[in-house]
Amino acid sequence: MLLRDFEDRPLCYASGMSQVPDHDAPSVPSPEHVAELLVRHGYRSTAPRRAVVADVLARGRPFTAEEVVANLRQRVPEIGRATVYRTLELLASVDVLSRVLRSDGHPAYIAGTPGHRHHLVCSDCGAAVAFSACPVDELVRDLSRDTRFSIQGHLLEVFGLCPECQPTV
Amino acid sequence: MLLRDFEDRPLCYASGMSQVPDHDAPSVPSPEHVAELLVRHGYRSTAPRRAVVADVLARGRPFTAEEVVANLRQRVPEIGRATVYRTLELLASVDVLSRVLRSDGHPAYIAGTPGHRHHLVCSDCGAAVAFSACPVDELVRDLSRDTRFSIQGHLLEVFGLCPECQPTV
DNA sequence: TGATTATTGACACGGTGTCTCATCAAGTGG
DNA sequence: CCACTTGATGAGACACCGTGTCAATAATCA
Repeated sequence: MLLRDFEDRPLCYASGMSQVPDHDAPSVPSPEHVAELLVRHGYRSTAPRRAVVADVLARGRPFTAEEVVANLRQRVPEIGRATVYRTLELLASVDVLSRVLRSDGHPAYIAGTPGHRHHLVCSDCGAAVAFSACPVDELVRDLSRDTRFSIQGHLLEVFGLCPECQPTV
Repeated sequence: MLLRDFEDRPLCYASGMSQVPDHDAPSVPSPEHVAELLVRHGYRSTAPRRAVVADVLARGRPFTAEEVVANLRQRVPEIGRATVYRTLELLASVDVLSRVLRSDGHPAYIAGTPGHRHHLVCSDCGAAVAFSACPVDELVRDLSRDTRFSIQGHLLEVFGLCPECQPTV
């Protein structure tokens, strides 16, 4: 696959921030919008890709590539595993998905959080809340000054238990 | 293996912070100190473990378990892969190592940064600088209040190019 | 020294992601 | 509308990673 304008970038790029947590309702784009987005980036809109997009946009919490494969195989048995992996990577490259890490360290994707976002993920049920307040910028300035590193990006995930999963006292 | 006082904790726990970046020189303990530490925790001091400890303490940058296996096999061919993995996990549990993530998302270990630390890792050569300034605490308070999540921990890594790896202008 | 038991090493296993390659089909221009 | 070009697909093999099992071994202690 050719991934245009996308090469080995770190998991997250610091590209802007807002000062207050905003816990946005995930702004999930429509399947048609995603299809058009792909075409605009020079990719083709194919049946397998549309199937992956449809599956993925319906999800409100982090999911793994294998989960998508398993779920998709039930309706589209002939779809290839590699295709799903490639499409997910593709969707991440155009900001329809973002990569997150579960608290067990396993990589996953989540839909509908374009831009610079981090996630608060429930380590029990997997429910996720996106937030764009990123407290790292000032730290990055200090580090950059003190270490002479040229900072490229950062990775921040917060883990906890959502209200539903907390043990009732 | 029995891992005492260590069960499935997230990659990083927020357990304290200092306000200023301190870029500590890594305080690498001696092999003897680590051996004693293990005994104090109720583990046995064995030849394979000492070999892993010796190998690991000599490293100044993040390394993967497989790297340790490969390197160790040259001098101690009979050492088992599982033993290395178990020993690394063990050393992380007693805070001799900490887990970090490379910018490609691959998990690794780094020696000599006990306590609550994060790392600035060069995405080219892998050189790492530890820092204990953790700007996440305030964010965690806000998130906790606004989302009613009970926050358990967080993961923060910063990536960049170290001075040696930056393209000379 | 002998008993106890943690630890080891070999191996197999499952999961994950990548790669290859022949085939297919989306988009293009004629 | 058709043929062509080339990106995309799917099947399968493959490598890698981390874990689990289990009999054999060795560290500790009485």
